[in-house]
Amino acid sequence: MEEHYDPAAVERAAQAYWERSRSFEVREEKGREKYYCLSMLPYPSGRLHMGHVRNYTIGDVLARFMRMQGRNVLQPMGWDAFGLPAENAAMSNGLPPARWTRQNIEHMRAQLKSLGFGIDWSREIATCDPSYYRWNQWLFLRMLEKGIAYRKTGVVNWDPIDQTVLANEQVIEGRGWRTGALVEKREIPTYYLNITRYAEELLGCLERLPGWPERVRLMQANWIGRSEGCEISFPYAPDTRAAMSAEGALKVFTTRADTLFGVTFMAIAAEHPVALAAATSNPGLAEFIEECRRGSVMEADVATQEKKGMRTGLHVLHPFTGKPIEAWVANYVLMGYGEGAVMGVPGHDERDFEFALKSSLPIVTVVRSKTGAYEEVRAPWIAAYCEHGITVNSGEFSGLEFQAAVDAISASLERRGLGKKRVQYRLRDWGISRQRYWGCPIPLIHCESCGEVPVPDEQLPVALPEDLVPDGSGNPLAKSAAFYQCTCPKCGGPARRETDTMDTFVDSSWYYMRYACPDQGRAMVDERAAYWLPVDQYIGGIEHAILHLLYSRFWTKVMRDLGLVAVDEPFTNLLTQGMVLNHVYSRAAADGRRRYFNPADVRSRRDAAGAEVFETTLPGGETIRVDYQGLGKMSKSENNGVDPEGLVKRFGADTARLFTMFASPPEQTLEWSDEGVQGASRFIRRLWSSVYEHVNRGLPSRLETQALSEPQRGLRRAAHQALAKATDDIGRRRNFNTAIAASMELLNSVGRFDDVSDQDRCVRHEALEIITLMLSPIIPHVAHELWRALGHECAVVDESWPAVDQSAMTQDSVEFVVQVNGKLRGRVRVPAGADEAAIREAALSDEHVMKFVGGRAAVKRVIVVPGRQIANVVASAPAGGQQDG
RNA sequence: GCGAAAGUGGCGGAACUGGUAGACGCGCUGGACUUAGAAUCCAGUGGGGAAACCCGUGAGGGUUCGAGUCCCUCCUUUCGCACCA
Repeated sequence: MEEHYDPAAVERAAQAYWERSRSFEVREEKGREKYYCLSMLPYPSGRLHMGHVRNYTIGDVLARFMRMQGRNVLQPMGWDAFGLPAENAAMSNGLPPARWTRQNIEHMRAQLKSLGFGIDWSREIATCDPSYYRWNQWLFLRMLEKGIAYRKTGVVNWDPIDQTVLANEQVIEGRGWRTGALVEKREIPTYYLNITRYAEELLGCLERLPGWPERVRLMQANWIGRSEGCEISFPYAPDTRAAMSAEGALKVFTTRADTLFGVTFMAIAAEHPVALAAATSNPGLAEFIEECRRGSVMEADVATQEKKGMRTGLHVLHPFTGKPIEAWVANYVLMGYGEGAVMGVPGHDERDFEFALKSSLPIVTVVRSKTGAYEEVRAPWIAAYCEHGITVNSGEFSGLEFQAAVDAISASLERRGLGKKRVQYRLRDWGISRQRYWGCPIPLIHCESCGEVPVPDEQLPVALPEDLVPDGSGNPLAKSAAFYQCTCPKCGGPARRETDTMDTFVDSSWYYMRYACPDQGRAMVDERAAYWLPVDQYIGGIEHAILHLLYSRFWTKVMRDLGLVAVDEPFTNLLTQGMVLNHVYSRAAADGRRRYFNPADVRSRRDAAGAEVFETTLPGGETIRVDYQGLGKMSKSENNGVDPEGLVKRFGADTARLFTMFASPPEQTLEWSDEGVQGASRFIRRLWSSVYEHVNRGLPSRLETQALSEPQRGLRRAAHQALAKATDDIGRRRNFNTAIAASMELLNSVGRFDDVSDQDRCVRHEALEIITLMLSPIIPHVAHELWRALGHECAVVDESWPAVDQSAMTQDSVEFVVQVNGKLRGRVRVPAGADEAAIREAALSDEHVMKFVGGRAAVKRVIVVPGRQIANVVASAPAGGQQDG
């Protein structure tokens, strides 16, 4: 081996070896335990960022570790290649999204290869390839047949100047990002997937996913939001009947049927038919409804906006008392959720309470507090008002506990046909239509005479033309006659092709199945998927905790019900990695806009007063002060990204991998640190020279474990303890940082160890081998070379994970920590296996301990915890032995 | 607003099951080598104190022989909220 570590040469050699030996190309092997290790596929934005490096390093470490444990490991990679950024890029550079995307894929694939990930590239897929997305279309048609896919209207952000639909991200403070126009809500026809049909199963199966982080399961459960309640009809009063020109009732859903007698108003959505009917003869109301239609469709915006309402003048009748109740239009009631109407019970609901105070509506107390927190509801609001209690002022239903009241009221309503118990979900159906070009075409044809006609299977895929360039004013497909002009498959007459494309979450809902059989041209998946599924370990960002993961689970269940796959759940274990952060430096320009400076270009120094100041040098040579803004997610907008390519060039892929694994545990955020990167690089060089100096003196003979000296046994013990820790840290805890720390500690022990005899060198040799194997999943290129240098024919990538020698870890005596009343006061050494009485005796014989106890008479009890090697002496005298000693 | 998480030295983090707080790394200080050092090696490094010791895990309470870890209240930060991926 070379005396000095040259990352470029080492990485070239190792990568060439893996390529030549096809080390990572795997096949289904019946009888061999498989391990499917999957990282979320990247969007081909052009360049890898540190978030990718972190994600794929975690996956690669696990994949290589499991391979060393003897598993048949699949680690594939592909491209989430449809989406908005390609269209945005097209608008600024005029390049068709297809060309831009494929160029990006080329570059990013090379970047991934340079990092040495053990990926089976023969299975690579790109979601923009017709051979992939034809199966999106095929499954969509199956869903249409089963009624899982259907059409209704949906609300979108509309830019009135560009005449185009905007994504939420394109709405900035209520205005279109390009035009600055106030965004409006608009209803358009949309295709939905009936995910709510699976709500119960999606919720129930969460309990059977113990390999998922608890918080992700909680977030999904809350997102699905199952609630048991009651659907109640409030019949139209004569005025509403007249306005609607029909009989009818206003339907609401409530979990608090026990408060039905406290209803003093009804709140309905601006788009509700009753609201629209009232507005025809009420210009003020029409204007208010128009106001509600403005603004964004984002839930966070709706929830934080000021609660406003206006009376309709129309009434409905209370189902029991028959008293008229006025309907109000309220901006916090959404048409898309539930029935688009809620009953207003200001006495026992905080939002209704606020609304009633503002609009001077009456507040009625219909629940008596069980804790006596209140007698009568009056301002200000206290939390106890919405607690369950005993019904009062509720006619025949007074004096009942919560559940009894709900049961009695809903039973009575049901008898009279005015309501029933029902389960409601917060989860809404998945709208998949996008009025965009760069996505998977929805395979439908609209015919004047036949209506909506599915594209026949044999005409799939509906290919997306790849030469169009969007200009920001709507979907180019809708302007491309070559695309939309077609003949109706049913009647053969002229027809128009659907020009909406699918949400890109469709693409990513099943790509992991396709990796099993990417070359299958006749079916979506084949029997190879049965071998590889489910994914054993999935790794990706926490930001996907709800949507992508829920959609994938749904898609899997649909495919299962169609008999395409056998699994209920796609991902057995989930690891959600944290974000990569870096410092943010900026300077406010004269116009108030902030300009951001990359941390690599910022220097720190002390000013005359000793305070730390930050400076950067402009291209013109001028040095200016910049403001430190703390840590932020690496992003283009804050100009605080670190380019992985430069990092690999300067330090090598192994340093990049080691640093990202060492700086923090995978689930937490990772703070970038140039000094930390240098520390990682330094450690690799130290390891390199340790091995170099060792093998340079020739390889030692065989280790004889039976006749070792005390120092030899000490190093062996350290080596096997470190190995045991790393095995557990990587295999069970997924804490790579502590596994690396254990390796560093072991290398420190190796450095302190003097070798004079051949057996000394054998012990050192074993320790170096253990470090090399332990670190090989993390720094595979360096390990490849060191393993060869340590005298092995077999490449380290094909070696097994070493076994811990339990006998190496035994000790003759153990140290116990002795506390007095919980404070550390001494340490005693006892023979290994000493019983509790002996440990107690040793503890009480310690002079320093006794000083704090204040004599044996003061000892009340002694608690010995053998597994923790700690003993606590509980003494009656106060700790702090001065007065006794 | 709703939902979810996280707060430990100068910094990243460790302490896994309620049992020695600060492993490992960075930075800093001192020393060695060197013409030189942003290279390498050695030693020290939570705060206070001469020491004995005392104090320390966002704040305040509680449970326990013992709390960074469990419970309650509060503060701060981050993530998600359905058309970014």
